[in-house]
Amino acid sequence: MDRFMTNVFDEFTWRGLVYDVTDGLAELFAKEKVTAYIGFDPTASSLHVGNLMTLMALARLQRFGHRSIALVGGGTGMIGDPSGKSQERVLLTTEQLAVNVAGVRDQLSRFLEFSASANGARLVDNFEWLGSLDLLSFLRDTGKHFTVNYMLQKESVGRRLESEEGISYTEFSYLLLQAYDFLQLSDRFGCLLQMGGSDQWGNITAGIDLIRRLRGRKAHGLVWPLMTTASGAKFGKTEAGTIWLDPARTSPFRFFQFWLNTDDRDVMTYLKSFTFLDRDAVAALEATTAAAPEKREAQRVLAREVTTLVHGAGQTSRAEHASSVLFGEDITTLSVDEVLAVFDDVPSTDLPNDAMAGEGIGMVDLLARVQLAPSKSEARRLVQSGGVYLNNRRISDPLTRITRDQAIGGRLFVIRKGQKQNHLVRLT
RNA sequence: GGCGAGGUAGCGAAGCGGUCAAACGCAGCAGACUGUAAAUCUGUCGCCCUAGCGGCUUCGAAGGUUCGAGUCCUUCCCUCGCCA
Repeated sequence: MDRFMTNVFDEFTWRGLVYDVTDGLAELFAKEKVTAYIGFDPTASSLHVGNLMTLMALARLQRFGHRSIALVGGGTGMIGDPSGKSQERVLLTTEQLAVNVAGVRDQLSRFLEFSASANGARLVDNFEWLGSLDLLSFLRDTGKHFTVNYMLQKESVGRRLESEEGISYTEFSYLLLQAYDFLQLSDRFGCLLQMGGSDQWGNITAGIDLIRRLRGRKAHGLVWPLMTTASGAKFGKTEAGTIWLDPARTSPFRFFQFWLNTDDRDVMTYLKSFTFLDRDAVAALEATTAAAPEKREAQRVLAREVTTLVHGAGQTSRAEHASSVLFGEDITTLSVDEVLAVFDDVPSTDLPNDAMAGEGIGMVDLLARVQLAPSKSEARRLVQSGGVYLNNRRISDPLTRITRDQAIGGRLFVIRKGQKQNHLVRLT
């Protein structure tokens, strides 16, 4: 494993995670164990795949023996970071914020190693010091060290100054709060490095400047490039919305599928960014992909690795099994129990037995009834365009009637809409 | 406050008295091709149903003219430019 042969900085560089970095960080890493932090915005009660890069960065540091601090922005979350935002944000209510902070804290503690070992990670909430910070002290002690000219030069602020809407004094102040966070972590834990996505560079350097002025210490920053997709879509979003880490929001199956569906052009980047696979493993997959892209071996490994990291090995093998069944085998050969297991994640509807009595139920009515289509009109359109499958067999005549004896084991139907949307119907 | 331009389906944008549920593009939803990829091509795309030369509700709002109005008139509301 090459972590014994190289250092974190080389590791980050190889993985393509160094977009911008302060001078001397590589030397610092070589010389001592560094304490580093990354902030998490509590904008929702769950983290999503967009935060994965950050989690991985902290974990990588830890693997190389450095110390990681995950900072939950319980205080800064009350203000809102203007970076990368073209519009003023609507403030979260304090109740919502509290819920989000709790949710994010909870997830962080599951993804990072917080044991009491020498380099166990630490989880802190900046509300701890920002909550009780009084305005006058802040303006005197921190504000005094920043000229407005300096703040106006920051890209996040500049872009908003150009815009019609402008920027509120509240968001304008965000920069100072994040700088203050860095100072606090530096004082409390000897933290000398802040990392983040490239949109954080301005905020990070503000902290570095503050620490230098106030403490005469040299702090560092490292940012990675913003994650992109080859097709131009926003990373971490699908038709169905954001891919969350919370299994209640995004099932392990859908999570697995998200990674499996990665574009060939993106997969190597993702492997480097979101897994711990070493150079040899990644190089091997690169060769495989070049030789036989249709096997999607790299995607498979990516999906397996990331899902295991987030949901564990058990969920991963279930998701993988479900995938192979759903996209391959003939489900009518499966037992009722197998079908139930595979479709565990899939939306389902219970229908009373007599719904299919006698003549049975029309395909169009069935689709509308289980809400796979919003109306009978839509259902009919779908069927006519060939997008509906019952137990893996296409139904293209809207007048088709479905009866109980077509059910798997006499009590299950799997309706598929398009290539990927499955729905389970249970007769009760 | 003055002058000018404009408000049409999720978005953008045609439309200039009947054949307008409204061209076209994007997004969406399906299909073909594939590798559960990309690109491309095809269909669909206001809403509903018993699917028919079917019904219903639309073109900023309200009134009016007309056999007939997205299209003409009046008033109002809103947006955007320029001037003050």
